[in-house]
Amino acid sequence: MKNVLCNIYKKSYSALGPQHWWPANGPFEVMVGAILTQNTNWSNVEKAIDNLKTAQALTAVAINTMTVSRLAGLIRPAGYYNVKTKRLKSFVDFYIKKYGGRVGNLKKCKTPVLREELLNVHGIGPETADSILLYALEKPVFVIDAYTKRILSRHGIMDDSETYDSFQALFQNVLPLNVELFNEYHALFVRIGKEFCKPTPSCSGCPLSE
DNA sequence: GACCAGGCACATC
DNA sequence: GATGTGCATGGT
Repeated sequence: MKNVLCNIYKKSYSALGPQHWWPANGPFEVMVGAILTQNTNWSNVEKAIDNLKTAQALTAVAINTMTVSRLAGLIRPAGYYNVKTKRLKSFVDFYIKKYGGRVGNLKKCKTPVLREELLNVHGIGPETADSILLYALEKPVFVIDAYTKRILSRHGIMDDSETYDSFQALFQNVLPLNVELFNEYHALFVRIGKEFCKPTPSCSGCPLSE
């Protein structure tokens, strides 16, 4: 299995090169983006983040103190804005109360402990928690998403119906626990999923089918 | 107009 | 524990 996963990475990387993820500036912006991008195209998330920036509201304190209706209005382009308003509020409440709103305090925490805490925040599930851990806090956890599942299942490596944790274990049990590797690997999965491994199978031009 | 997009919580069986 | 449903905008 190690060779299979290594070959997928090598083929993807040599064909597409580094993806320079996460496409956001600074850890807090990454964490907000991780929530806003749930089941949503990134270009819509960018509009919402731009709105927050323009309103000088891309800080934990600003989001924490802002009214619900104002926040919802700003993040509207990201879709599900009522749901996501609640989720952002829950996250910053946790972030401020438990960690003083400081990224450094989050980083000091042991990864498995912090992951459990994040999962207990309303609106943060496994993918969002792991995106925060890897892309904002630089912890070596492998992020699984719809693209990852689709690519692996279409290549007969793992059944689509398997759980998030079993997909994650596949990578973490076999690959070195390396932040740069996990960062790049997941970013390449997203790129391949978007461009080649679409819901309606075509596979034409995909570096993995060469 | 249909389909899709870096999910998650909640209800129901 | 498995399965279904609501949430919503914007690009193709």
